[in-house]
Amino acid sequence: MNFKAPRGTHDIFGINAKGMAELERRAREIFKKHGFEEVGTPVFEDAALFTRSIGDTTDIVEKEMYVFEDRKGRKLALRPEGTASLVRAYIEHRLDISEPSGKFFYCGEMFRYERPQAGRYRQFHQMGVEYLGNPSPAADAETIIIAADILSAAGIKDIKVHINSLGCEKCRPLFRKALVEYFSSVKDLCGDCGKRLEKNPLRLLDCKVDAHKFTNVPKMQDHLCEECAVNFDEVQNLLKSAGCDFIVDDRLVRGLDYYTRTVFELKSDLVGSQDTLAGGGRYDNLVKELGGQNTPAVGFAFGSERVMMAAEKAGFLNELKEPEKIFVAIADQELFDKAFAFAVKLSRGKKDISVFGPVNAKSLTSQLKLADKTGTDKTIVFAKTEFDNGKVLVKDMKTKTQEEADISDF
RNA sequence: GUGGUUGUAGCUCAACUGGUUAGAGCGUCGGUUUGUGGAGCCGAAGGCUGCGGGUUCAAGUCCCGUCAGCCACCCCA
Repeated sequence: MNFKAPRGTHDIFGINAKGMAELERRAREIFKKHGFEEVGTPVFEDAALFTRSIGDTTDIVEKEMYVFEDRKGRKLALRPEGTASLVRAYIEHRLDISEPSGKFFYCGEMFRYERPQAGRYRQFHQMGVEYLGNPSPAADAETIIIAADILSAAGIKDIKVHINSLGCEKCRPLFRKALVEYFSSVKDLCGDCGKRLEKNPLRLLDCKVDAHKFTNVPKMQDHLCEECAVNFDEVQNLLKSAGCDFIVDDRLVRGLDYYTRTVFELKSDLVGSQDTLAGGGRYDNLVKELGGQNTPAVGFAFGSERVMMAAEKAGFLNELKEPEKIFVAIADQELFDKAFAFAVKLSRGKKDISVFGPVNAKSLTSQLKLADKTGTDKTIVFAKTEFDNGKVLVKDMKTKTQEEADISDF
């Protein structure tokens, strides 16, 4: 008991591992139904990739990244999110040419040095999509709908979809200026807000300490330029027409600098304070910022552990289907080889089956006990008398009934 | 990074105001006669009480530190 998993990490096994696998399976299915292709990227990247994309004054970059130097002095970072890597790969391999759909998804572990708490870990998993090259509000709407569908597929009801528009490079600075002017006039801002005022005034909208002091706060909606306003309306219309409920939340901002226009979060009250299960938005300038063509894009990611927390409360783990479990037992030790060959053949054959055994055990009793404890559906017993006639005993563990069957039938 | 709270067996928890060899349930293992499982009965193993220091005749219990879990802030998925 000397070693423990490092702070904020955890081992996953048993029912939880099955649940995660099933969640990933369902998410992949939905991604593919919308025409997204899977892309795998490295767990670590040039650290500068993240500082440039996420923003060098964001919390993620300033204090949450695992940065290290390798033996040749390269400055690397464990990825804190997936978008930057995917965009890098997109540019590096000219995926705009070889994968013209521009639809990609990824799945993997992310790392952030934070104080662990419910729904927040130092190593966690995200799955997400990036839809590159499509400036249409339809891409925004489709992305949001996919996110909602996945949470729904995990059995989570009552998801609240919050959306907002952060405007573009033309109108956002004006809004920002209006905010700074407004907040500068508010007295006794809390310490955090003082910092936010300089770094990211948008964040003040979200302050829980000072919120009551803010009245008639400037709204982004009132500062959107014509194009952004039309765009945001269209996103809403498309969501409505697709039957996706949402809330326009003018206090919704995001912690990564690359977002433009539409941003969104999907929240659930089934979990604790870390209630954002999925989040994303449009990032029309990022590809160019990282050295690619001018490419509009939109994407989102969900945190697998968070989604699992909510899904578990919704009964997701209770509905998992297991393959039929077969246990191969021997009543006579001399039949071990025959039983072994039989078990191998069984597992190579019929699909959706889980074969266990044979096992070197003293008694048939102990084998049956083991079969029982491992949740076996059927135990196939190799016994000399029957085996000599080409038969085995098939025992249904649930009904406690047993019958003979020809070995050749399997 | 800040605050609160908790660390005793694989799990869930006991141990009065500090006081003998730290207990129970569940689980595990073995047995209950050798070719038939979930119950019952009998028995066994399993703990440097997170770690380190201090106070005391005596520390699981009090104090300090540290590490870790949980919860919240912050931030985000």
